[in-house]
Amino acid sequence: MERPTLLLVDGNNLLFRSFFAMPRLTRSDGFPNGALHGFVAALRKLLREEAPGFAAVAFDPPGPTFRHRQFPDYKANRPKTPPDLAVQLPFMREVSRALGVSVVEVEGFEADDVIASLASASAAEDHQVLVFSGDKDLLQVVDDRVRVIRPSAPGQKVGPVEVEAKLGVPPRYVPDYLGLVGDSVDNIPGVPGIGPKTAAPLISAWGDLDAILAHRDRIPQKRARTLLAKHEERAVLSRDLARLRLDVPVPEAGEALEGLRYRGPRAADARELFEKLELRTHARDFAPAPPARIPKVKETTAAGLPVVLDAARTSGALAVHAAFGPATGRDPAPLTALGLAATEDGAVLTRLDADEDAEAIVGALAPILEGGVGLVGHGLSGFARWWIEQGQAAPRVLHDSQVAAWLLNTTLRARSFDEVLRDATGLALPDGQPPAATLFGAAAPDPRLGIRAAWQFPLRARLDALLEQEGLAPVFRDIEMPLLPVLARIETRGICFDAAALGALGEELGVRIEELSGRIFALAGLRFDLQSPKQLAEVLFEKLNLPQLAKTKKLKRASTRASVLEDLSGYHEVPGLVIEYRELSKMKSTWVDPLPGLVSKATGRLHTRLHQAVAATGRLSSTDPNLQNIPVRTALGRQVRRAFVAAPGKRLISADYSQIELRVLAHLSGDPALGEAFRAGEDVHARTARELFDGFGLSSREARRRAKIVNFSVIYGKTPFTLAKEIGTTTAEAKAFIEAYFDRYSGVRDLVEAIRAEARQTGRVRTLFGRARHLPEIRATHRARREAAERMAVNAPIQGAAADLIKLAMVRVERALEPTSGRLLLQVHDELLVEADAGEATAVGERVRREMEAAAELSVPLVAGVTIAKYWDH
DNA sequence: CGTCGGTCGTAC
DNA sequence: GACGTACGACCGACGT
Repeated sequence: MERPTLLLVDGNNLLFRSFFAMPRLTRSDGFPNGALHGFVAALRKLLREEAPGFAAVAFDPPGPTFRHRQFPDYKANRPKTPPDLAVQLPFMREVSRALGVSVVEVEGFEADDVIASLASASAAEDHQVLVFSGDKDLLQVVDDRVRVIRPSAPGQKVGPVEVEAKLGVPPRYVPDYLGLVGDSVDNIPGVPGIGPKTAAPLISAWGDLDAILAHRDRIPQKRARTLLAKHEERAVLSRDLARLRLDVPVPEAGEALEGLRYRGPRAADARELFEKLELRTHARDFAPAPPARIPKVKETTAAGLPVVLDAARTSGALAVHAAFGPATGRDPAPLTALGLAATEDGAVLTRLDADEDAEAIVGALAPILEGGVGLVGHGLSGFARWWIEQGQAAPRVLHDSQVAAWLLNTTLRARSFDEVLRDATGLALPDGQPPAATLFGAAAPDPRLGIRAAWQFPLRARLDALLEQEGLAPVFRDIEMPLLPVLARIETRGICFDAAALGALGEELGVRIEELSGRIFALAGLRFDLQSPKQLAEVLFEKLNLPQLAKTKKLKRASTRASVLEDLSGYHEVPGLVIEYRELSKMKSTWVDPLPGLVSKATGRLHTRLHQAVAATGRLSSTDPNLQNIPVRTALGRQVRRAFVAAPGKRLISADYSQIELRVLAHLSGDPALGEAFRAGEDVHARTARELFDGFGLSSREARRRAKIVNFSVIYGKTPFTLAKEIGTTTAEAKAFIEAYFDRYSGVRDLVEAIRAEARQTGRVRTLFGRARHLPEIRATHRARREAAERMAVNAPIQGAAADLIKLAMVRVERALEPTSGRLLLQVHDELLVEADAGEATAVGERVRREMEAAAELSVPLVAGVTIAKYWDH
């Protein structure tokens, strides 16, 4: 296999050169842009001609470098940067990134040192290296793998032979050579009076500077002998200045230099940036590529669909963009228009005004979707749900670009098609408002629906390539795409909800809330808005003079959160009553009052929406209503939960993974003690309690409670400070617990360290299944931010792997239950809720358990517990 | 009147 | 400064 080329560009050197080489060009507002123009031209030419697989531009850091510290006079009399150039400097980085080239800059080291270090590090990957720089000292890194291109002679690549021809010494003696001869450009003094003609023969004869100095008495040239004696110190200093560091850590490079992989320019960014800078010729070159040809969009009725559908049958893929009317909150939004395409060249658009239109479209589409044609689209769950609501089988999904884009960067939540398209391909849709309704009827459908459908194809190609490059293709193909129709079915099925049972509870809560607020006002001596933390704080801390135990995070006001109120309950009766008031009003306003209104008139059930492209770790999320945070902890909370019921004649089956995150932790860490606990079927919290608290004189119940908290602390990266607060001890003791934990489970300590190191090196972490999370702040200088990123780094592979596992389980369960009466209704992170005929519930429960436990084979068993009831209760 | 940030609380 | 991932009710400041 051909060795990939690594291109390393000395950014400052190139920009300076460009500044002096170019005429003075300016933007229309007078802002000078000539240096940037030259910089972009040179960089693009290099990228085009050398077609590197990896590339980086190195920049000098703004502050002093180790040379300034070692040699106080270093670059002391360098002339000031001309102002016209200085204003262009800040754009170098943006411009490089837009061209798809990584930017590297390391505090305390010059670009030269960074380049030398990267060139040296690349030996392990066996890259061909091209260094673009006019600096002489970089010639020292040349070898049979590393060559230098000088901007003054771009056609010629300087290898070892050329270095020797030019300087008369081989590359490894370049520092010694410069130590003698000096380099005015770089402010290296050298030995005055010794030039190339003297230096080269000396080096050829004796070797490096140390050897020359050691033998200086035997040097035949008298003049050189006296000069060396006189300026020995200066020669050594100059040599040291010229010697480049090879050990500069470059975190951006990542493992195996993967961070420097060159994937071509970011066309959309480049166009936008170059237009802003008025580098017009460059901006033009990044105009959208040929597929920007606007596809023909033909409006048609269902009768006109076969042309597109025949093409889709041939290609196996149908792109769909759906438009929905206004949602009512409780019933699904009506489908109003559909854009369909089988290629990027054209699309059809059809509108739906009446139920007959829907029927006709279903009639036309059903044969091909049942025939195995897969869907391509953006946010396909909307269409998939509509399709299933029409009584059809769940469609096959090939590619959802919203999910793909999220996988590529999970910190950007579900984004619109237009945004993703622009980002990934540089294409932009024509402007336009969707046509408004007229006197003569409903609005004509927006023709861009068709354009979007057609452009799904180039977008899909681009995103597939990116997913492949980023190692995300397996997660996308094997987990997310098979899951999508499962989620659409869950949303469509809904869950039976006993609104009547909550009606009475709502009234009772209303009465008790009134009572509580009355008592609180009487005790406080005034009426105020109990829902306002601000007013409550005034009452508690000014009127009643209770101690302020904690402040709020942002506004630094006295906090009134429950844990604070609990601590205050010994001082006064009010805080305890407020806690109770809060619990009751939370239940009433969040669940008891709103949920009944969300029951669908059409189905009599509650239909949540499950979002696949939101949570940064890969979890699902739920809205409208959120069914993933229905109360369970308190007795009152469980009353709310009991309103979720099985349909008549059916049962609800709840299947929970047991300790899934700790099992993932055991697997990832390979820790023997933790693994053994799970393999032996032990109670892992009890085990940790024994390991940590034996001899502390705690009751076993209390020891287990604390051990459980410690176990979870690890997953969340908890600090001694917060752990101490939660278990009610000193920070020092909490720290001791964490240390004891890491001593007992040393594999976990190693894992945590390894994850942090991976995050620092590559800027991202991955789950077992390859799902990635980027952590741009992992190298932040702001300590709190960096530490937050570190906690996310440790948590994401664990929480994310658990998400992967249950997603896999969902796909399996959906398939395994098909021949039974069992139907998947909901996922709550480690729990699946299933409904089945009462008579079959036990068997279905077993099937669900089997599929969940078989989702993957880890080094510890996956265990799921099953409960069956008429209510959603455990 | 809507938007948005802040606080609080629910789940896993 | 200090516990990871979500969603959402509510207040209150701000802008239209």
